[in-house]
Amino acid sequence: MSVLSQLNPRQKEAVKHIDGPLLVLAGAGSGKTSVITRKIAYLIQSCGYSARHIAAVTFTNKAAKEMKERVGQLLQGDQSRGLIVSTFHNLGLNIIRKELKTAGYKSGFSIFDGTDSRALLKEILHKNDLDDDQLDLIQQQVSQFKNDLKTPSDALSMAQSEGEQRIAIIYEHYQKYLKAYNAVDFDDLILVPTLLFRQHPEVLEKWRNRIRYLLVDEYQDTNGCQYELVKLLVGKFGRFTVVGDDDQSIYAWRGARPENLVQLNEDYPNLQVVKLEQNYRSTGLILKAANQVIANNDHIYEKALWSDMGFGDPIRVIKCKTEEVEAERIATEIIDQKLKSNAQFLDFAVLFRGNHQARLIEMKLQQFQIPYKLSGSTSFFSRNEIKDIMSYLKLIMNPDDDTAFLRIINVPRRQLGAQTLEKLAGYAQERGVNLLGACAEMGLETLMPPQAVDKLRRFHHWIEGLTRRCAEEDPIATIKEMINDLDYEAWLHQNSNTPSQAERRMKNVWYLVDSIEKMINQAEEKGDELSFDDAVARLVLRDLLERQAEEEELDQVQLMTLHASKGLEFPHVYIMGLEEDLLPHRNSIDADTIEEERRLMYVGITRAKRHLTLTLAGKRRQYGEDQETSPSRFIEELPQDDLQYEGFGQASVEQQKERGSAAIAGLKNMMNI
DNA sequence: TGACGCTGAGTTTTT
DNA sequence: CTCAGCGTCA
Repeated sequence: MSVLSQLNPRQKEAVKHIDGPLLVLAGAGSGKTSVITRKIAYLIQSCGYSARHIAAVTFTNKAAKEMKERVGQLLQGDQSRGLIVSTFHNLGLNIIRKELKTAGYKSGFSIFDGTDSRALLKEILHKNDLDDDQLDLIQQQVSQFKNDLKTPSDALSMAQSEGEQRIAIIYEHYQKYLKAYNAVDFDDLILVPTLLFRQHPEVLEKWRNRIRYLLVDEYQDTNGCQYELVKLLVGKFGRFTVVGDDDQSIYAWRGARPENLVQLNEDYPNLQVVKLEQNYRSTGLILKAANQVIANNDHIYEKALWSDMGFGDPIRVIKCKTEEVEAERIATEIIDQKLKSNAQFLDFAVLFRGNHQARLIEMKLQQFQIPYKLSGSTSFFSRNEIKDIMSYLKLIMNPDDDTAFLRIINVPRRQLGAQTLEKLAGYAQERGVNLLGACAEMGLETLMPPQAVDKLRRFHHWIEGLTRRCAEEDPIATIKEMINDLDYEAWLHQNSNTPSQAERRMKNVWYLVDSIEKMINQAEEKGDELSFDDAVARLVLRDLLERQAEEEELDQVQLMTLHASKGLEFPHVYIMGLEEDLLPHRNSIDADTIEEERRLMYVGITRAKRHLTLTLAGKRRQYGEDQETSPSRFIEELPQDDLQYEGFGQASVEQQKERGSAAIAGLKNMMNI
């Protein structure tokens, strides 16, 4: 059976266009993953491409994983050998790995996550006697510089004001420290390969020869640097397919540039554009609602989603007295719906704008004993125990990582005081060595008491031993032994509020170790080789296998932010808090970024397959006092004829019965417009 | 080093 | 209101 057989004409067109650059505008639920995966299969089976010359790039590990699975179903055995399906960051990481010397890094380099970067920036600010009250802004700026391919000297020469100059200088320091620590941050994973390709044509040539066809998913989410990397890789022939949807661009606030969709037209005049407009997910009314809301935004490429799945049930808009009633209503609705539609809990999703909104609904779900899963809560990696162990791993692989050194030198307690460490740091700087290395130097005796020197030496010796054993013997066994040696469990018990908390945290630690072990074993089974530091790097990139898979199996109501819902679908969707200042959010109204809020609404609506319910509260407790709310403007933008209003005042019963044009007038009346 | 109290913020966060 | 983060004090 051909890989083309189950595709609609537009999808086929997208798959078969292989000679030049292709942009696929894929509306929500239009089968874009099918197009990408089938195109990969098509390139291999019908166009003579070898799998190892194809790369598909996504933004999330989850998407990459799904894509790998689906490609695997289309190809037999070794047909997919060498195929690259990875996130942008993982691809960047691999490029840096392979071009380590040219890129100017030493092996075992560390990857700083957002928290690490933040901490480093903070330290730099403090060292320069600057306030850290604008830390977030500065971090954002630095990230922006990198996304725009600006080096510190670029930033410095472009600075228009003293403030900008100051940020540029901080950026310069920041880069210097990263380099000294033999570390890269998340942005560098894209930036470093991009600059490398620019500066070393021979390296670029090598990679162009390796990746001869490139596919990019969620293209509207690329930033400037990512686009540049794509452009460099595909060269002037433009053998690529990018898939995106400007209406689902909800990460502009984080540097994503949906304009990149337009830019393609200019950069590749022979760009072919294919629109996927048939939606296979939602009923007609849901789709109509989505279309009508998003029609209020400006569009470069017009697009009209349609569905042949029938009209379906009307969309309900329920106004509740308070946020508490709203949460309770959703909980009871779910129980009700579940019985009526014979659905499972996992068929329901409750979506909201801000994480804090989860609290109330969580409470109510607990009250009604409804199982739920809250996604996006405190990340596994922000847990202290994980950061501790990760720091040990980082230091073992990268002696230059002073940040890791400082994090763990006293965890657990090694009786090394602030004074000793300060002296050590001063000495290290003087001698131009890293902190770990400084521990072994002879000059220490003149600076500090012999007990302190002894402790530092022992630590150094111990880490060195671990490094050696990780390289020469079994790294997993070494790490397990290390954790026991540390008596980390005792430390956790000492530093936890309850024994059960300590146990939970220890379980996290073992989970981390197991993940690394599994990752290595899994790679081995597939015949790949995954070194220990590869595995650790992938952990930093949040490529944690199995974890989600296990949890998704459970029959739980899905609770998440609208942002987190992108790419998912559910038979029954509740979007709560449809109020001005919440959705759209106050800050977005002020910042005049309503269009992005509208896209967020659009994403939310298009998650629903069959039932969509929008709720709002008449009163909401904000900063300690009850505030009257007004319904979101997005409600007015919906097709009023298809809505079933409830709770909008005394006329609501009539309204429900005689839906139609009167509803608009009725609603507006009620809202005093 | 830990506990306590003050202050200020309070969207979204794929990697 | 509620919680994190910080500084102070014992």
